[in-house]
Amino acid sequence: MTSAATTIALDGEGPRYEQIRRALRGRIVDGRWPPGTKLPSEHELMDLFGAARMTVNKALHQLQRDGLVVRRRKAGTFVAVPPEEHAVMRIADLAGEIEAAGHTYGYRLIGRRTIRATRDLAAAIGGRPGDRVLALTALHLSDGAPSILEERWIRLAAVPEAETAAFDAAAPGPWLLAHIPWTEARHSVFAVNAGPRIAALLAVSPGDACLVVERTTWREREPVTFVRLFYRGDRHRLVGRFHPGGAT
Amino acid sequence: MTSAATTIALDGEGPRYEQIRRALRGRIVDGRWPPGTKLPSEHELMDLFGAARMTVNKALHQLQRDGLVVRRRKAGTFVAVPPEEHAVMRIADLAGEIEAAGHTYGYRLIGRRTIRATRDLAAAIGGRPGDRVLALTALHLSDGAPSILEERWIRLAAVPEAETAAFDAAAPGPWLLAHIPWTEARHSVFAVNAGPRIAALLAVSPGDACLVVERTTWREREPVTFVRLFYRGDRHRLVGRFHPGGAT
DNA sequence: AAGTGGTCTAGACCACTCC
DNA sequence: GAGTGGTCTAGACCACTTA
Repeated sequence: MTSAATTIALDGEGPRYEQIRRALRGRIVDGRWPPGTKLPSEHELMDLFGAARMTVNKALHQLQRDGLVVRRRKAGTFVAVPPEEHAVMRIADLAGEIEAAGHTYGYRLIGRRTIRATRDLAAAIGGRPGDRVLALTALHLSDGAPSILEERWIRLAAVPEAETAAFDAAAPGPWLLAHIPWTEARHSVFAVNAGPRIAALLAVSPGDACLVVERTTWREREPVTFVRLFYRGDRHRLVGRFHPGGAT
Repeated sequence: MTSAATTIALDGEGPRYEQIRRALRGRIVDGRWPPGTKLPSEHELMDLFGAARMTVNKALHQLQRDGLVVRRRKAGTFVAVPPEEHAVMRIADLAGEIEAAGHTYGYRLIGRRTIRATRDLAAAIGGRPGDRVLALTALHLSDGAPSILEERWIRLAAVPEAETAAFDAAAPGPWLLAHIPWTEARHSVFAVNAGPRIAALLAVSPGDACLVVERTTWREREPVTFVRLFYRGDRHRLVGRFHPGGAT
C-alpha cells in the first residue's frame, strides 16, 4: 500500500469532475498508483482540487463504475486489482476457461525468439517495421490434449521486462496482465480451415474449422502486444452477454 | 412524440436515485414510453418524485450513459431510438455492415413457416417445447452473392405482430429492433465446416470454414428470438473494441 | 427570450466498518 | 468511537438551443 500525492495538476478541459476523474485515472493507468494504492479521502481531494465534495464524489463514482478503483466505507478508496478483461468475451483467462469446464489446464511453450517486426507484423501490432519484438508460440492444454494454440508478439519497447521473462512455465497472457495496465483492446474473430502446421499442433485434421481470435492491446496509445489464438472449432464457443447499455 | 405520465410509483428499494432510474427505465423497456417520447423535465420529475434536482439528475444521467435516453438542452429528455446493439460486436446491422465495406446489400427470404418448438429449439430460445414459433431462413447478399445465411426463430407469444409480417422484403433483425426493446442478449461464436446444405446456400465448397454466431435475445426475462448466422469464414471478421471499463 | 439541462456549492445526516 | 463513503438537499449560475 503506497501512499498518494500531495498536489495534483488539472488540465482545465471540460467539467471539473471530468478533469478530476482524468487526473486520478492518469496516475492509475500510468503505473504511479499501482493496484492497492490508497487514494486520498474525499475530504483530502476537496483540498487538493479545491472542489466541493459532491464534485469529487462524482469523479470517484465514475472511476468505481469503470472498475478502476474499489471503495469501502471507513477504509477508503483503493486502486483496483489489474483491470481485467471483463464482462464481454472472457478470452483472457484461458486457464480459468478450461478449468471452469471441468478439465485440467496445462501449458507448454513451443517457441520463443526475439525478432525485428516485418511490415505485416508491424501493421498488426501497431508499431513500426524494425521494432524489436518477442515472438512466442505456446499451447494451452485441456486434460493434456492440445486445446488452444497461441501465437503472440510483444513489443519490447513497451514491455522491456518481457525480455528477461522465460514464459516456459507461466503463459504470457496472465504475465502481461500483471505487468502492464492496458487501456484498450481490439478483437477480430474469424474462421479458417486448419493448415498443416496448425492441424499438427492442435492435433486436428487438416481442413478442420478453427475459430481464430486476434487481439491487439494498447496502453495509452502505445501498442503493447498482438496475439492470435486458434481454437478447435468443434470444442470451443466464445460467449458474450450484452445489455443495451450495461444497466440492470 | 407521446406525452408522459403524471404520477409514477417507486419501489422503495435502495437509494432514491436508483429507484427513480428504475422507475423511468421500466416505462421505457416495457414499451409504455416508446422511442421518441419526451420525458418530464427535471423540474417536473422533482415534483413527481418529491426529490431534489440533483437526485433526479443523477438518475437521468445514468439513463443517458446507458443509452436509454437522449438529452438536449432546451429541448428535453427523450427515449432513445431503438436500443441498438452497440459498441461491442456490431453484428446486428448486416445491411450496414455490407454497405460499409463498399458493397451493395441484398436480402432474400428463403423459408418462412410457423412451427411448434422442439426440445432443442426450446432450450436454445429459452421458451418451452410446444411454444408457437415463427421459423425463418434468409440470405443476406453482398453484390448479389450469398454472404450471410440467417436462421431465425421468433417466439410468437413474445412478438404476436410477427405472425402477420411477411419478412419477404425486410430482414427480421431490423424489424424486431424496431418492434421490441430488448434488454439482454447472449452471443455464442464458434467455427464449423460447412455441410452440404449450408455450402449450397452460401455458395462455398463443402468443408469450408464458417463462422457461426448464435444470439438469444430477451425482453425483461422473456425470451424473444434466437438467431444463427453463418458467415463465410474467409470473408468476414467480427470486430470488437474494449476498454477496461468503457472510460476514456 | 425562455426553457432545459450541466454543473457546482456548502452543508447535512446516515451507515458502515475498521481500529 | 471515529473516519470514510453514500446519499440527499436547496439553491445558484451558466450554456445551449429551440421556439
